[in-house]
Amino acid sequence: MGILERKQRQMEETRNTILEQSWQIVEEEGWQALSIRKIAEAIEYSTPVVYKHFESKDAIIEEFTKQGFGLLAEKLKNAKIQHDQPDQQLIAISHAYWNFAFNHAKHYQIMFGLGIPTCEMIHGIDEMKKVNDLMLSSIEYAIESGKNLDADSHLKLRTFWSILHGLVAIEMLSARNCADTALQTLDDAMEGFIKALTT
Amino acid sequence: MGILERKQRQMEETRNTILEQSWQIVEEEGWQALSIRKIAEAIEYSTPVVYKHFESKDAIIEEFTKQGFGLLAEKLKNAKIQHDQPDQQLIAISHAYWNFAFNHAKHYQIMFGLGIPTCEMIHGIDEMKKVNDLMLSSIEYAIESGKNLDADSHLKLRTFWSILHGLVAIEMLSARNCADTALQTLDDAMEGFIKALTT
DNA sequence: TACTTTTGCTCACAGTGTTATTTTTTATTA
DNA sequence: TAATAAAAAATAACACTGTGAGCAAAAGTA
Repeated sequence: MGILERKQRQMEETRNTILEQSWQIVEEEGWQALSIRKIAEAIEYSTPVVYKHFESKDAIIEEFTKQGFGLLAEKLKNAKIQHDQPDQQLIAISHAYWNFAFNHAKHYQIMFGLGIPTCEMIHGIDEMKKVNDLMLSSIEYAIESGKNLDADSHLKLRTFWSILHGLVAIEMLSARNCADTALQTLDDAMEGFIKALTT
Repeated sequence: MGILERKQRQMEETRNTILEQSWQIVEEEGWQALSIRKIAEAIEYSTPVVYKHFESKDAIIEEFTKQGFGLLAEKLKNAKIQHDQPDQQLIAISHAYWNFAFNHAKHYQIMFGLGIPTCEMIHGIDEMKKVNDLMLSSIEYAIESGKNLDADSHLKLRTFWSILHGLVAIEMLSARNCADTALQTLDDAMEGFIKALTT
């Protein structure tokens, strides 16, 4: 009675095909272009068949999210175990993280729900420049007043903005409204930033 | 011949109504729920009328993006001018930024294309914990090896992750593939972080 | 071969952004 | 004021989307 096993196998096979074809669509046309109908066409089945394997479109995307985090964990681990010293480990991890984000940009995008909507338009918005200038002048002022006069203000601006956005994004995504620890994190990060900025 | 002026005025009026009603929909039901048809119903006109005022749905969203950055600039400025010292300015700016992000979460979300797709599901993914643990152990190791033994490793973990994600997100959104400065920013931020972690 | 189960398909519903066509309203001229 | 030209708005349609109900065909079982 290998008949059940065969069915199981076929089931898993089409499941994998769905995932593979979905990924191909995403890689070629982006997340917006991923649709059940397109998947169905790619696997050469009708649309309801897709629902036999995945409860919804979101379930498919969730699968990729898991894949992404799994892959990230792997990359970080590989980077980490090549160093003994903790600071070197952290730097290696940060580089591995960075590389993952851009080598697997499509994965990273769903993992953190990023850049789907208005990716091009953010560039070239006048109002953004105001924010930039505002931050920049304070940073330049801080550099002048400190002991690290060689610091690159534009570099520091990017760092400043990144830290802020990173905190906000992570906090919003984790969605556990624990305002206390969040603000603590903010001040902690700021302390480190300002210290590095002025000494 | 005030007839043209009146038309101009009416044009602007409905344009504002579109923006107002759109915003109400977004506030009440989120960005996903914003549709041209819903807007049309809200302003009590047919759908093509909306296209007389905005070229596309994206154009409407872009309007809110501009609004958002304008408002952010205002808030940051107000925070800044209340302090003379640069480090205090930066902290005030960071707090103002933080408050803006959460007091105007809907604005912030489109400004940085955040959280639209899979906001709830990110919580509770097993693979994510692996990444967490990996980073955490290195951070704990660094704290042990350093001089700042009282550092909160979980707090530092959040900071670490936030810095990384912030850098990536900002880099991806700005989309100017200037890999050199980006990596510089990364190392700069890491240097500051590690310094604060161990001293 | 006859029956049952499973599998996959067609069709439909309720949406979406966007646009061509037609109708209605408004303004201008005779 | 009535006829005509122009502008405005509505209807309807196109090409999509996710999702689900109901039916036909194939596969397995007796």
